[in-house]
Amino acid sequence: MESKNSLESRLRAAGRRMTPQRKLILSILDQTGDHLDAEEVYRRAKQQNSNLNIATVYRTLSILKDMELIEQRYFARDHNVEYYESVNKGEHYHFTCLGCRKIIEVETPKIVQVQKEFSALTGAKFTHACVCFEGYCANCVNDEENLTL
Amino acid sequence: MESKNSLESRLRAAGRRMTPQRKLILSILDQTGDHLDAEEVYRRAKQQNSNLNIATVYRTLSILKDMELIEQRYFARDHNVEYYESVNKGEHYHFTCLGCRKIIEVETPKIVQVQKEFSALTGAKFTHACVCFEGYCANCVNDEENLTL
DNA sequence: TTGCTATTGCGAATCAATTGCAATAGCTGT
DNA sequence: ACAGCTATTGCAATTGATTCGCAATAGCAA
Repeated sequence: MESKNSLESRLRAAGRRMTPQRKLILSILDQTGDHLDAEEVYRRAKQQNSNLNIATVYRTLSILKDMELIEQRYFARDHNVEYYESVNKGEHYHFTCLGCRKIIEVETPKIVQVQKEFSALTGAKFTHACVCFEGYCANCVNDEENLTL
Repeated sequence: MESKNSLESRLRAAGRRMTPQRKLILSILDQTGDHLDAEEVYRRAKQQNSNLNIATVYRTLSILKDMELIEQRYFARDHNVEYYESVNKGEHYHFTCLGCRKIIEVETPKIVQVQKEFSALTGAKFTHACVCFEGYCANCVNDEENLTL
């Protein structure tokens, strides 16, 4: 967890300024364990600063992503919305339940192994992997089987 | 490779009709080894039938996806465009080079292993995995290192 | 050939995300 | 504390991929 001061100085080092809007958005991202999209961040932030504009949220998320403080994620197959989560979690991937929309985190070294093997084989260098799994969680499997009968 | 007749009958079985537009779009998807998005399918098809509309391309791609004749894919980190490829290839994943935009296919059993392990552990059932890798291919690694210096 | 209805072309609508711009407000140096 | 530079904001308009409504058209089964 970053202290506010070090975060502020990181912003400054990047020639940026600490504004109330950014403080607010940062605090929301810091407090939540969820994966939020821009709309949801906006909705929560707006309750505390009714003047906030959604463009500011998008711009702030983009900056935080550039600074590698948050990670952009996609969930579900037809992923057309970007979600964000704090980076200070270990390497992990996501499973989205199509029944209850719950997101379960998947931890495995195998994805990184794939990258290493492929690099060794081809000489390529990885910068990013987007992995999203989809299906039905244990609770929803039965419901889904009933549906498809 | 499906024969045209069996494809036509599969369409009919689904209560659909074979139209010149669909024939055209199917032939383009059949001939190419590339991964095409709707715009590119449209561009290529339009050369042969200048009356074709892009909405028809989107609708046809959607039908083919529902019939599981083609697979929807995303490439690159900020994937906001859907690409399609024929399904009659083995299980594989994609690496996109950020330098030359080349797409390299990655074959590995490890992704499926991750799914199996997670299923065994949690009881979840997978329906789909979206995996896209990104980085620099062997040819572009050096250029990229020069850029970031 | 007829009739039913799936399909098409067209334009308008969506929806998440981005951008241009003038007004505002951090921050640095004095 | 102040002044000045410029990063940032709010707002409205725009983008870009994709979808949708609808009237006209055209497959296809009888």
